[in-house]
Amino acid sequence: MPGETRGARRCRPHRAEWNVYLLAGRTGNGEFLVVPLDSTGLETAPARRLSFAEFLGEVVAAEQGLPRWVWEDTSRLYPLLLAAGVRVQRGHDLRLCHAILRQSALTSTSELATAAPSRWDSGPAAQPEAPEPHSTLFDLGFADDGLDEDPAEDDAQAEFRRQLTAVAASAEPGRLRLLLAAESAGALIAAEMQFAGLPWCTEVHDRLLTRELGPRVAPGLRPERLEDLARRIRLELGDPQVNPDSQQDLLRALQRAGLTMSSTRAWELQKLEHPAIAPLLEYKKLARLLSANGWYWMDTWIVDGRFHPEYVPGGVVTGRWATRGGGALQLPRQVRGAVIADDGWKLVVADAAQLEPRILAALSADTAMATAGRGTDLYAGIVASGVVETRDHAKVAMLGAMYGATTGESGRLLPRLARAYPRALGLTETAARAGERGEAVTTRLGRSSPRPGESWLATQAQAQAYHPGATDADERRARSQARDWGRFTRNFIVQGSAAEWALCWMAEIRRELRLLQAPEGTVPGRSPVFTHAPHLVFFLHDEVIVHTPAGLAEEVEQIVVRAAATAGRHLFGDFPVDFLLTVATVDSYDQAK
DNA sequence: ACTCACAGCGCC
DNA sequence: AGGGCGCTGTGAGT
Repeated sequence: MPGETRGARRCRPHRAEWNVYLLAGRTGNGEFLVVPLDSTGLETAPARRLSFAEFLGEVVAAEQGLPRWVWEDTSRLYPLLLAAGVRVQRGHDLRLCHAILRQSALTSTSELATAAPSRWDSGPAAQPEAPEPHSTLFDLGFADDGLDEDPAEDDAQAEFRRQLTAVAASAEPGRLRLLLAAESAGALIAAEMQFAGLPWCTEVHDRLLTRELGPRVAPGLRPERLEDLARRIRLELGDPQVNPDSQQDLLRALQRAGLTMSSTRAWELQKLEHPAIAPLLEYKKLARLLSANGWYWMDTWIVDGRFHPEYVPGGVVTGRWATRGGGALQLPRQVRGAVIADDGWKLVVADAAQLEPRILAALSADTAMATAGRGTDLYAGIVASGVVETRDHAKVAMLGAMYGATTGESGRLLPRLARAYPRALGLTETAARAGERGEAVTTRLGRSSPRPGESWLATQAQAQAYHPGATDADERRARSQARDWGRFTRNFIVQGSAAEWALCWMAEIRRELRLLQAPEGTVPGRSPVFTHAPHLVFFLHDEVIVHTPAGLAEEVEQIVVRAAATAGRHLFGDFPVDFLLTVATVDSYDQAK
């Protein structure tokens, strides 16, 4: 467990914590049921049934008092508000928070965690009904908004109270409160970023594709460059039929050409000497660009100069976000040049440098490792401390420690790292051993890893000594499986805590951005709700992009940097670890880094 | 026609 | 014996 007790003071009480509104759901005839609550989840006034217009008015009026809006599912409700021009500052997402508390080791004895599965356990955000990626944004009809009709009226309130009770009774209520607030803020941000979209210039994208692939052709046809390469591949392999898009076909052709290989992976091809290899590698690269981010992708996902991916907070077990559609978390560097700020605007691109090692240093209170990263590149700091010779060695060794490498260069360097940073490496080892035993591990703020499934446990039990049926093969399989789970928990604790830091970072950026006003005259044509002022438009695990009027870019940079330090304090109190950022104000995404 | 697993590769 | 993902195309199954 990462749980040293330092930093307890980071848990500041939130202003206006008593001011809570519950949206209990919608009634059969489409009314919104709103209940004012106090901080223990008890009603302070009778529930009211409001039309959507009345509800919007209520939200706008109530926002003056910085309330926390409690509702079942931000991803379903908040887009309705955004489309109507209404933003909220604080939320509590019952579905996301339930998932955390259900699983957390810190609340394992709570009523919430011990109850039978209920509708609150229905898993990640429900799929949008509409197949059109943008319909939830622009064609909001109330008939299919996905909000529950006629829920048990007190159900949401009861769930909220169960959550409050579980947190209050836990050993770390402050951390959990912060986690739930951060997760909920993330849900608001996710909806806002989807709404705003990432500025995307289709002309630049098209030029880029044409330069690489040749002019656009009808779907199903190969663009010129790909066709040329396919021809060369067939020529060099002496096989006029081979289809380079088919692994099986390709593998057989390569073997017939005398190459011994078991797959067609690029890194395996690279090791071989054959005139077909170079065009084949080039073909794979370009075919990937065409299929993943080509013209079809552009037509599907770019609407009105904006890329609107759906972010899925809590979509990954570690607490990282996932996305649905568009592959937003895998935007290849090749196409980032098409991410371009509006006229008179800039992109502030910020990325947390060596985030996970810094998180590990803080989690384990490894002062030596934290010192290596103070005010400098952490890997360079490790080299400067004489632990290893090169930055690359430092990086490979650190990644090995966090991912569980045992062989190769990383495995060889690990002992040196362990001597220099025994606390940090001790924490990853402890997390791995817990996983190998089938136990859960818990992040800094209280998100616990899932327990292994039935078949995992059965395999382990089967291989226990003295089990009459156990064979050598069973034991090997069990050990290998145990180590796999150990690598998962080893990484979980670092990746999950880093995800928490990132949520706090973004929430803080968002909070401060709200206070900035766009200068007069910089408002472009599109200014629904909040997109006329600096706003977050992209998030990628340890990196954010803010779209801002050029005149405010410097202030935005300061906000982003300040927010990183604040996030560090929220998670780790006074522990002296730096969270360094690489920040750049640019016109297009590819100019950063 | 539709679903599914897999290979492969993009991102962190 | 390297953690977490999403997406595409292929090819096998229904």
